Amino acid sequence: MISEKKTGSSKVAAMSTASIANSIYEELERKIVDGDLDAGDRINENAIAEARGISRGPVREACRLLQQAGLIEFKVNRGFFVRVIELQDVFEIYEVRAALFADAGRRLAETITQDQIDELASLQAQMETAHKAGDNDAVYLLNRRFHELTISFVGNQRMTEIYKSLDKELHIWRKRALILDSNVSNSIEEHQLILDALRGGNRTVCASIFLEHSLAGFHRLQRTMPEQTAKFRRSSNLA
Amino acid sequence: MISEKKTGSSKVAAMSTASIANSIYEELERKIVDGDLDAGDRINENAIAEARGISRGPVREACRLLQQAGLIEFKVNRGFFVRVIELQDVFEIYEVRAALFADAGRRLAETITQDQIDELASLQAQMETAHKAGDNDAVYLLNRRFHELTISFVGNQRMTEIYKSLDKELHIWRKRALILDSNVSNSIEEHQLILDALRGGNRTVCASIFLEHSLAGFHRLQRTMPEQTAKFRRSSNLA
DNA sequence: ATGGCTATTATTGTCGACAATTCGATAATT
DNA sequence: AATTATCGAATTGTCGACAATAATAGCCAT
Repeated sequence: MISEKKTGSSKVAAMSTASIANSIYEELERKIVDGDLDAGDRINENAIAEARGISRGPVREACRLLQQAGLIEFKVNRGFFVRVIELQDVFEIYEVRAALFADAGRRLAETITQDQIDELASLQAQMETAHKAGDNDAVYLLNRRFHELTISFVGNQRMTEIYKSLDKELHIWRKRALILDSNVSNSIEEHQLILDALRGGNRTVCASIFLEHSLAGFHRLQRTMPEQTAKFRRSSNLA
Repeated sequence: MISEKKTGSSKVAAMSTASIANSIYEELERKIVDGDLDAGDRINENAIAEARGISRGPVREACRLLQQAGLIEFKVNRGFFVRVIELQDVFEIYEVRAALFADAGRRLAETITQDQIDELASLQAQMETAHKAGDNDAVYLLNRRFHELTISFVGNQRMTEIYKSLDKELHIWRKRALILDSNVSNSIEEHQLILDALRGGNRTVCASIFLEHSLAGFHRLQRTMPEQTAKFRRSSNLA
């Protein structure tokens, strides 16, 4: 019997979540999020398959997952392309993200525990350290973690997932636009306000502080590129 | 030349969005949403492929789309299964949906046009008619359209999409749980409040009215099955 | 040169086949 | 009788091949 166990060629495992499609999915997602693949790039099924010694089937399945996740686009008879995130998309994402974050604030006002606040405060301290050390990349990462952790404390998994997926798209765009939010000191100050508001425990105050902070990044963006964002301003009351 | 133009075998069209995978996707989605496929059911790739005279490749691609859309689950070496929506999911979805709807209300307070209000009022009138005629199914459908149309008026496509996808899941569940919200008259009254609030144009008022209405369905649900929802109540401040 | 037409190549769309795994039923063992 | 082992059928996982379509390069006439 023994059967050689040679799924594919050099495939040892594909064990955990398994199925080649899933690992290809994760790999491509990472490449897109990290910027190894640029917006608009075509996904060459053959190249990916051959490079890994597998066939195109699993690659296409992975692409369908990425398609529905919104990271790539599909054009009949043309293939899959890394999605181009327009400024309009960024605008919309900021809006939805802000709505969710504000709601998180309102709920957390009455449900957050001392341990959770401490955890956030710890992240905040790390951010201050990183900021003083001038490590903007670290600050950027810690900032994202602060938001994610905050919203995760609401205990609504769906809300967290949606928030994360929106943030992922925003991250890709920031990377592309080379806007890694240099104005980090504001962000740190605002986080302090968030912590204070959470300690206060007032729903309305929290909601409003959270909303304000969530929009602050967008406001800075507007200041950075006023000509592009101008046309959107009238169509909304974000600013 | 001429080339016969006979993609596949008896394939006439699949022309518009084309690609068999896409049409299978739509077909399965409809079946799941309509309840032709029950939660927990296994998706038999062979059966689907054979019934349509195609191969399993496109079927699997369609399943990957449905998987990422959250309508079906994937288990390695076991296949795809129609997702089972637990009460916990329902609870979470209501929460997120309410957050989005409340935000929509806040924004619409200052941006909605007279034409848009008229459109909503027209739907509202149809609902009243259907209600008087005792056509609860029609009321249910009109109710969903009322909400979708409302949120679409914000002009944020992403927000609309997310809302719709959440509502879709909720719809499946309602169908399964046979809770088609018999208490429709409340809903109609609340819509009147929404229209009034929109005409008033006050952000805070709109946000609060929208939030309240969005939670009303959940409150009714809680009354219907208090024992199941009780355990969730403490973990949140939805009620 | 250059603009359009044709041949060539690259890539996607779909298929059918086979290996690997799981599921179900029957038989064997305690 | 209950549990386990075993075999066979059903189903999934992946592959390689070929047809259809799009992209590219070469050619010709102007």
